[in-house]
Amino acid sequence: MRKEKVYISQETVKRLSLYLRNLRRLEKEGVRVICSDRISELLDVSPAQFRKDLSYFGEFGKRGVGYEIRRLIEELEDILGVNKQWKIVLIGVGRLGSALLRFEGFSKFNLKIELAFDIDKRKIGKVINGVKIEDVQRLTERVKEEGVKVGLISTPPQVAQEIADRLIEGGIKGIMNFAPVTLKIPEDVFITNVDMACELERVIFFLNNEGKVKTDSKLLS
Amino acid sequence: MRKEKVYISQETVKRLSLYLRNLRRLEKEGVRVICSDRISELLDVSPAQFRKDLSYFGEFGKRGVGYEIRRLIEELEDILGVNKQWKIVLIGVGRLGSALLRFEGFSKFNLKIELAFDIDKRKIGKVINGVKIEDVQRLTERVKEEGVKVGLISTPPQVAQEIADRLIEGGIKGIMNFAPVTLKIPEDVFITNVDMACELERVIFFLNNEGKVKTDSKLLS
DNA sequence: TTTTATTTGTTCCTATTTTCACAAAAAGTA
DNA sequence: TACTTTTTGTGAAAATAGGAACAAATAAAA
Ligand SMILES: NC(=O)c1ccc[n+]([C@@H]2O[C@H](COP(=O)([O-])OP(=O)(O)OC[C@H]3O[C@@H](n4cnc5c(N)ncnc54)[C@H](O)[C@@H]3O)[C@@H](O)[C@H]2O)c1
Ligand SMILES: NC(=O)c1ccc[n+]([C@@H]2O[C@H](COP(=O)([O-])OP(=O)(O)OC[C@H]3O[C@@H](n4cnc5c(N)ncnc54)[C@H](O)[C@@H]3O)[C@@H](O)[C@H]2O)c1
Repeated sequence: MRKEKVYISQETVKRLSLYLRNLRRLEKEGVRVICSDRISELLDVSPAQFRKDLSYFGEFGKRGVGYEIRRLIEELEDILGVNKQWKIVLIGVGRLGSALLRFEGFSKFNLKIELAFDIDKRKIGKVINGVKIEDVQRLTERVKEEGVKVGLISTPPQVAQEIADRLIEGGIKGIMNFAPVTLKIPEDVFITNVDMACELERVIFFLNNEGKVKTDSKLLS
Repeated sequence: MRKEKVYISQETVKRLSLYLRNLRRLEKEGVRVICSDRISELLDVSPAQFRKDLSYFGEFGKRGVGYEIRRLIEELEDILGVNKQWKIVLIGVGRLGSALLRFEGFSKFNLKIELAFDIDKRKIGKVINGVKIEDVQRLTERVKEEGVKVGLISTPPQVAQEIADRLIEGGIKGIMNFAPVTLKIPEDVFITNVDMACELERVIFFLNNEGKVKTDSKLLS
């Protein structure tokens, strides 16, 4: 039964996305039905966690049987919203940006980078993966025009705040930021920072404290 | 006073890394001393959180004054282990891998990719950013030889598990994985998954549930 | 039909994380 | 020196998240 008011944590959302990807993989392998115990073996998530994550949104399984994969994929796509088309804009077509632009992992599933901007005259006009790189000068205007709602920032950190401001002015409501800066954004805009340097330093921290570490996620100092 | 036995959460470690980066930036701007309230304005972390994170490792501030930035930078570098040299190996020099290889954000601070491997004959032998791309066939052997302890996996997901196994056989103790798969690794190896597709879907989830969203990290369904 | 096997959905409990709030410390001021 | 202001470090409280455990549901077996 659907709940009246439930707060979904960001950790849950991350896991939903993880479930979806792996269910798709399983379906491709010909699996039709799966139970939470099997999911748990595959991913690093407890069976109870899997069931609980889903329970926030409804009842998708059959007791004594498990989950019909096709059905669950569709439910998850609906929950996450990836069954709809979302226009994405990329700003900063440098080394990382052009990797993102060429990456099929997004576009495979309705998440397609449709606009790209850079400040570098040599890049403007070039077409990568079917997307023409435009002048960042026209960013706000073009974002409004196209009704884009999601932005990926892969510019140098120095200009990332300015880019974010202009995206938001253009109506962007969700940002994935790769620049190593903490951006100031209004409450109604969602941001996720992909911070590779932090991630790498986390690995280093673990190594540096080897022997003193207790579990996979804890350290004993 | 240093604690006998304290467990440090991964969230704390991420924040330590964030603090370090921003303290470096502040120092460059000429700031000498900072208090937790100012840090809190700059980053998206409460002053109490900042103080508590640091308190797990010692007392670095001065009451009524704040934290001497130089001192704190050095303490954090020591805590994270980034004051030591760490050899890093990259596997899969494709679009993402070559961006990583060329990225100065890591190498600036003792985190240097020193070995790179690929399976593609056209890439093997090429030099990027001073690093010669080697044949992945010799991966385990070379990792042992060089005593590398950290590995970045940016190969296609299909081969990521195999690469991880060979890295671990070679003595790797920390992995940053960019391939969208859940890798099976032994307890004593640390792994962090940089999962951009999940992150992007998290943004989409927020947009898809707009209006029903309560706070920056919670959703009302 | 009854019994046995599974496996979900959910409640309740436990553990972890964050925030609060304040004594203790430092430095300036009178 | 005594008083004021500021800000840390931290124990206690509040908020969150995770996990165990079990009734309810389903299907298969007897
Ligand atoms: N390369 C990596 O592997 C990597 C890893 C982690 C984080 N990052 C971060 O991602 C961002 C991009 O990194 P990169 O290595 O691709 O850098 P890059 O220099 O290769 O690319 C940056 C691009 O942004 C463009 N640009 C600069 N100012 C601009 C502006 N005002 N408007 C629009 N475009 C502008 C540049 O012309 C360039 O094409 C940086 O913030 C970096 O710290 C990169
Ligand atoms: N490009 C992106 O922006 C992006 C974003 C998110 C995730 N990823 C993930 O990162 C990984 C790399 O992506 P990419 O876009 O760079 O792909 P890519 O195809 O450009 O690069 C993959 C590289 O790995 C090499 N490779 C293949 N098999 C190998 C093996 N057995 N041993 C060593 N090297 C091998 C290939 O030769 C190639 O150079 C993928 O798993 C992808 O899903 C990429």
